[in-house]
Amino acid sequence: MDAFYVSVEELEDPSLAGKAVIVGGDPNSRGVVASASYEARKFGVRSAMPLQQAKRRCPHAIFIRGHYDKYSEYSRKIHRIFSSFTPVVEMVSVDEAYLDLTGCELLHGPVIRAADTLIRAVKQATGLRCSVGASSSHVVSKIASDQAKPHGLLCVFPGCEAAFLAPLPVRRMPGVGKVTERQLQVLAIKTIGDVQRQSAEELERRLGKVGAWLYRKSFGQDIEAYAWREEARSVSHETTFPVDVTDLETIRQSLSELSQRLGHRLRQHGLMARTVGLKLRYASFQTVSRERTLPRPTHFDQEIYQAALNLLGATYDRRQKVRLLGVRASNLATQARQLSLLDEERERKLARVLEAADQLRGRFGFEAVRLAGSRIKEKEPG
DNA sequence: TCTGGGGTCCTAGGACCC
DNA sequence: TCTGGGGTCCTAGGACCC
Repeated sequence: MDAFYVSVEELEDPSLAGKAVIVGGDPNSRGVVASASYEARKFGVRSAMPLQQAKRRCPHAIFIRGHYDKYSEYSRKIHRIFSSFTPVVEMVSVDEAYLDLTGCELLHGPVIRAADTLIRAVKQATGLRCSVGASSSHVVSKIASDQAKPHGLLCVFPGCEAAFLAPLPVRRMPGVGKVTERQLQVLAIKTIGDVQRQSAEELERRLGKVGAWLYRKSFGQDIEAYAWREEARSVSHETTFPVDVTDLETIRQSLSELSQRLGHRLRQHGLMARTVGLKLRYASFQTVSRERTLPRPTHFDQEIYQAALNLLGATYDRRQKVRLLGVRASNLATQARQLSLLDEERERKLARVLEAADQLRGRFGFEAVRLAGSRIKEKEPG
């Protein structure tokens, strides 16, 4: 999607159309730009830029806090449209997806026509603009769609992938950030074409997995579907204070609130966490994290808070001011049912029942007791 | 310039087990 | 006293993405 958050805001408030709009929050707060309109980008405003800096570059911009529920709502809408085109849709974020159109020619015609139809369908159904990159590879399609923005379509035909990528700076490759870019620069690698000319072994030796991965992708070799993981690996909440704090009571209160939000989300998703983590960012921006694996998984606010508090006690250097505080749950296990207060009572009863059962088994053998509905292996006939 | 909040994956060392 | 090979799990930090 093109300037997704800003475009949704424009739909909700048409008077914003064509203006410099920045989603992220109060320009005097310690936030960053989440999305900037093309008008604002003319002034050098980019996403992830501190809002204060954006304000200096574009003083007349309209700053909006952002309505993330709305964005999710529109995200579900576009997902439905994508799914009506092909069953194979890999939604990679709220505003980005890969569609596998293999075998869809009878339905949609050649790829260019299909992509054109898609762009129009999205516009018609939601009022939002998107861009499409079409090719045989994930990376190539992604970069092509970047190239096509805004509201464009770029098709790279089979066999042209490597040549399309070659002149581009390595930084354009998704997965190559500031650090990797610098490491590559040391090796005199500036463009994706430079990567193509390296030996795969040498690249892997110097950059590890990233090197091997980069080499293959530089030719656009990544046709296989992305591994789709349904369950989350971790859940977290964090907050940056408006001003750095040292007051322990403020920190504890904030930690308690974060723990409650975390517990709530775990229960909502029917998850239990075995590991609880704490994240501290000091005024110096130095960031430390600590985590502990609990004897048993939990989704209770109190237990999460207690664990986080213990970590805080063992970690916090009181000479420093705290900028950010975060709580994280990982090592997640799905839980068949959610525990209400009633369920807790039931669980206690169940525990007593199981204890009694174990005692009976001790006296009369394992098969003396079994759970209703469970099936213990039948004896062999004869 | 003064750096959000939500995630994923990788690396590397150490504990522990067989 | 000097010394294995394989495996898993835990922890801390960091790169990267949207």
